[in-house]
Amino acid sequence: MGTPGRNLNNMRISQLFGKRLREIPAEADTDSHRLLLRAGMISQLAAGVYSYMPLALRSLRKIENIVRDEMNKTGAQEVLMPTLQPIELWQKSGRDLAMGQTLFHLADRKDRNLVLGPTHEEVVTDLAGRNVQSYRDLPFTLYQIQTKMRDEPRPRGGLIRVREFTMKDAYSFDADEAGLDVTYKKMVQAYKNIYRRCGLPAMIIEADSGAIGGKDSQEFMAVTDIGEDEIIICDACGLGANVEKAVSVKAGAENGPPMDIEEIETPGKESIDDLAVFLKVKTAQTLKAVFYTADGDLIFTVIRGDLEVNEIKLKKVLHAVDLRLATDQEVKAKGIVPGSASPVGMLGVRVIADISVTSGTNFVAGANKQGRHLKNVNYPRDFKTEIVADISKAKAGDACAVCGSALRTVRGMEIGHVFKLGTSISDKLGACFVDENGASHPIIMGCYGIGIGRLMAAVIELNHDDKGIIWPPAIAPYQVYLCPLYMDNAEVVKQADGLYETLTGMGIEVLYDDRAESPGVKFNDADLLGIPVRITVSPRSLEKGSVEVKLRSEKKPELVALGDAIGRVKTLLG
RNA sequence: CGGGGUGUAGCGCAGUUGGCAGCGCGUCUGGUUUGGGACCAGAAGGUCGGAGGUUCGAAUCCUCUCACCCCGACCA
Repeated sequence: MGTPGRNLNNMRISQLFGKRLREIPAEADTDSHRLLLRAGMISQLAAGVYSYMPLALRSLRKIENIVRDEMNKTGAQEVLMPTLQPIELWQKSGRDLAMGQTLFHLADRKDRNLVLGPTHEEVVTDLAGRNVQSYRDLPFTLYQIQTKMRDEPRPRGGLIRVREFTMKDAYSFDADEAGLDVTYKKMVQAYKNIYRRCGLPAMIIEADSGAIGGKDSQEFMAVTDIGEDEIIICDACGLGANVEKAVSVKAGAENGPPMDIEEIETPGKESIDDLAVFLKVKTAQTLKAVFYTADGDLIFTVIRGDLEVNEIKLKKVLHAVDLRLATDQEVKAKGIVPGSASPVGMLGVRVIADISVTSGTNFVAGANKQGRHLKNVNYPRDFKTEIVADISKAKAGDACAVCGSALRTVRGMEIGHVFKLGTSISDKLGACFVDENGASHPIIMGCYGIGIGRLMAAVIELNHDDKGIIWPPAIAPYQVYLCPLYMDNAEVVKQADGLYETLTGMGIEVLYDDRAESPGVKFNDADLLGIPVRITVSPRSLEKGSVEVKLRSEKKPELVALGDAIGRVKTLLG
């Protein structure tokens, strides 16, 4: 006899690689992380770098196959592109700078500089460019399911933010905007199908497209308190947007006739709160200065005292690659008095004002003199700006820009992102096609990503109880947890073995708890692993010619005659 | 990169004033058990993250360093 082979549809727990943990691993503090570790599904090698053990891999493969199926249905074609990419490609697109330290760099033996792909817009655009000449070659969509490498500043939450991860990324290539719109809609529908099939409620929101650029951009979010993103929601009109992008109407400032500007003493009042209390005005009646350094330039932003600068919006308005808060030294070097800075009379500095300065009058602002402020400052009478734009953060309680109802916020985890990329990359990489008239144009692109591992973590985050995971059947590692009690009872073993054979023969995936453990241990492991259906075979139920069948999501088992057990399981699994 | 924290057995942790390296869980052996993480007896398991220093003597004190976790920055 050689080594016993294995049916891919079944597994005996005694053979399964990966120990379940009774105690909660100390390093985990999100539910999905704790459960993935306790279930013996993942194992950490370094910060944000994990091995996926057999149970996890089975779920991941199922998710991948759902994704693959939905992609194929849209007509997209699967490819596989390299992880190892020449840096020149990134220099051409300009995104080596935009990605910054997130790019993993390495050199080969000939000292050529390479990066490990954090995403594949560059490679796929190069690939498309080599294979497209005419509008007749368009449109098409390519996708892959592949490993991405990103040197994240802070990996966290188990599989929620990691440095090496599997992503499905798709890229569409169209000849015109109308074509892109059609493709984009198909992708959005495919994404909805994917989340539904994975048993994960996903919310679609408006998003910023980030370093990648482009026009329309939407994110698919799983709503959970541990999410890294803040989502602004309008219950009245159904609008949802990432706070990075969200627009809102901020009431609160007075709107009386402009009065004469007046300089006043405000000794030691350097913060907006102190100033407002001292002058007995609302913070919404003050203007504050926030200083940034954008690609080396000092930027003076003016915004109502009660609002916060949205740095994503500011970055976009400025077309900046690198934006950070300015240091005190940088501010003082321009002759500005921190704590009493004023846009009034400000020269030689780029002044960017939030739109909020235009919707109120008679603000309190700095005098640019130590210990002094100005009353009744009005725009544009008293100060000039380079740009007036919406650069403030939306927050709960603001009015919806569409319907005026009050907005609220929830936290969400990004589980998918689609956007209309346009021609920003195809232009730079020279991926062009010739139209009917013989004119050359850059190909119009869209891109569409789903993190597979993060999706699995999100499913667990939203589908568990205090005992363990509750897998949606479509992505559960196995469908049935076969749980005989008292393995020293010959009849129990005989019936359980029989069920194991039969279920396996029918193509139902069975995890067989063949250990001589006590009932408590087995039930707890069954709950922890979260397999949808548990069949308990015991002397007690066999006496009645029955076994117990229980859904993981239900509290109570039902007694089912032995002969009906298989049928009942099939029904429960739909 | 800034702030906070943790590194001691596979996991969770204790270790006082510097004086024999500990506990619980798990593991192994034998026995008794068995419907929600059983019990008894016995056993194995440690470069105390690493390097250097102080000291008769360091898990403990000092210096440096590494790793991991959390908050922030950042995040296609």
